Amino acid sequence: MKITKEINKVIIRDEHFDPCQTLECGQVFRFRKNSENDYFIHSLNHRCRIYKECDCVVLETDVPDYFIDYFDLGTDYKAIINELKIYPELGIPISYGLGIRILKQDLLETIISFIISANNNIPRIKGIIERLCAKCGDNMGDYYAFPTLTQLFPLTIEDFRLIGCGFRADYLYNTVRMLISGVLEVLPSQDTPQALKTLLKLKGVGPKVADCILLFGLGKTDSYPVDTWIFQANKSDELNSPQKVHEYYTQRYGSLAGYAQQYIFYHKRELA
DNA sequence: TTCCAGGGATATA
DNA sequence: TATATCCATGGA
Repeated sequence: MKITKEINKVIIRDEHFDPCQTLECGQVFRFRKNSENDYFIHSLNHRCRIYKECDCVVLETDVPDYFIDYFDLGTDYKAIINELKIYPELGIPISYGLGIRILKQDLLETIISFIISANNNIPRIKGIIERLCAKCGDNMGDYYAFPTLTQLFPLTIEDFRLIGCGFRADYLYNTVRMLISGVLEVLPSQDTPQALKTLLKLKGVGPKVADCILLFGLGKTDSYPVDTWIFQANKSDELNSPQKVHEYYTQRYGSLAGYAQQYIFYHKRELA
């Protein structure tokens, strides 16, 4: 990986960084496509344009260091792929998603976003999150920041309902109240099993949403979110439930489970 | 155990 | 074009 920093601009040369693949593998919702491999991304109160130019990726942003971390540019994906290649079932998925990276997203934003994602589709999830930002996030000029916990706290169940959260309104209202009591501070210091236990106590957070938060919000790459796509890809006569798929593949892939999940998810959706 | 709660997308008739 | 199903969680 070669990184060149200029003022308000970062240029990255790495075969394992493709904007489209990274954004379209189900891990993030606050992005908008301008054209092929050219996107705007919002994270917290930060913004970035990302696009491909020749064989480089260009980030245009006021906060280069934030997005260098956000895009996980310190991690060697070539080494990860070399390790995962010993699993024959990953050969094709990896070849489809060579440019995927796992984003390091803000914990609160990840928790709220993935509660909203439950039993939902991506266009609608994006709309709800946008309306939530507009409702109580800071006005940044031409976009709204993701709300802080303090900004979320005054919202009523009805407020969440009015922006289209549906039955998740109650979950969000309750979770905001549970988060106020210090959960956000304790989670990063917990190991994966502990953090999972903590997350499952939150309203609207079941096994799948918890795994997403572990992976995308806490960087726990030993978690393996099993959604409908992963289940379809992994199920067999023996592995006939999401629970069994989860147990088997977390064992199988260990600390690289999260990366494997992203390659499988992206490949499965590409075929669909 | 099964049903239901938003609603947008996708699959099927 | 109309209708059915899907999505992942928690409560009835």
